[in-house]
Amino acid sequence: MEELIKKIKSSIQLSSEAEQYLQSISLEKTFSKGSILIREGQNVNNIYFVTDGCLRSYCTDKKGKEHTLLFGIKNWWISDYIAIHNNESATLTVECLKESNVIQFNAKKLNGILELFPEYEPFQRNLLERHVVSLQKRILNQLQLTASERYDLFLEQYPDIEQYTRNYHIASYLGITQESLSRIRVEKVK
Amino acid sequence: MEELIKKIKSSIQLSSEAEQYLQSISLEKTFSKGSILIREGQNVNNIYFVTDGCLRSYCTDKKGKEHTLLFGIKNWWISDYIAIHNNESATLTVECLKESNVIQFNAKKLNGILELFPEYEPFQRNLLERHVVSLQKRILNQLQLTASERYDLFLEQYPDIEQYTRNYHIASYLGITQESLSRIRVEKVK
DNA sequence: CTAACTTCTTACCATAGGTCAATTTTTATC
DNA sequence: GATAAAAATTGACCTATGGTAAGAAGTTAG
Repeated sequence: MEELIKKIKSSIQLSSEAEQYLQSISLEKTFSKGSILIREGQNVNNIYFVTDGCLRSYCTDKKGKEHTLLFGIKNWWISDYIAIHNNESATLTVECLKESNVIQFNAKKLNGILELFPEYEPFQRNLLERHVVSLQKRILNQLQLTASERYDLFLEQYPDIEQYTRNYHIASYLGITQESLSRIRVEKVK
Repeated sequence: MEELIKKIKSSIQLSSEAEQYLQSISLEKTFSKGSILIREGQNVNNIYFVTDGCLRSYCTDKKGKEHTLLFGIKNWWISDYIAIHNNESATLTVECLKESNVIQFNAKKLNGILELFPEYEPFQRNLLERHVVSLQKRILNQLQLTASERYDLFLEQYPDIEQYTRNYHIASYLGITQESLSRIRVEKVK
């Protein structure tokens, strides 16, 4: 939690009252590999800040195939944003890929900080804006790059992630099958 | 502009001073079909609220192929968000597909409203959050749906857009060629 | 260490969608 | 309204990626 506070303070002025409030609505937790933090169909109350480890959020289609929306690694936030914003039950599952430390925040209370401590707003906004930018870039990449190029880019963006993920986690993020990813890997080695 | 103000007031309390400020940083404009509002490589200072018409933002890859990021129709905002957030020059082009009325805002000054009139913040945040949700959904759709299914969904989301767009605009949004879209259309008729 | 299970690789064939080029249709211009 | 220009369609062929299945390699639990 200290690290997160430090991170926040490096971009905005945070009063000790606001810091206090953040402490009061958060909870440090450790999840073991395979734990499900958010389950499809259930209510979503929390959002998680990853201090260590690796998680992913994914949806499951009618055929049971999984599609990864996001990998949550150190210093990322992860939750089912769609559910929270629309006040619906989860359409995503958030799963722990290796033992991870997270800070759990009640999503509503975290939003509440903006009324209580408006000073926090620029931090929150910057986070959202960065998220928009990364999603837009991902869409553009999906539109213009081949599977192999998207894989290269993925490795740049998540250099150390392969040790925590299964092949099919990455494939389902790139929008290809694990078999295709396996073939792409073979090609790279040559 | 009145319509936009009304829209804002329907979701938040807006003081007349804040309203005044919005007026002062905005400019109603009409663009004719084919106009370029933002050009790749140039500085991006403005963001546009569409009151009528149809625009699109797209990028161009090394082969000269265009990829549509967004269609801007009535009540949407359009700009090169990536450039604004990263303070870079435009990687996108924003083009007018039919004669359109927009309200042009200076992007920096529009952000400035948050410090001057914090009451505006929930409106801004809601906009950003909705944007995140729609981008996330688009990514998930791209991962799990066929081109034909994506086209169906597109028609649901933009029911009247086909009268303003060229076939290849839509194809480049869906991530397929115009020839493929043409074939998909033929299949639908059957 | 071994057995059981999971994941990865490989070979084969199938298919969605891409490419190119010719033709038709639509749209814009004078 | 005639002409030119742009866009859409179509057909033949091609390519990237998918599906299936079997075996190899890793991983996990006793």
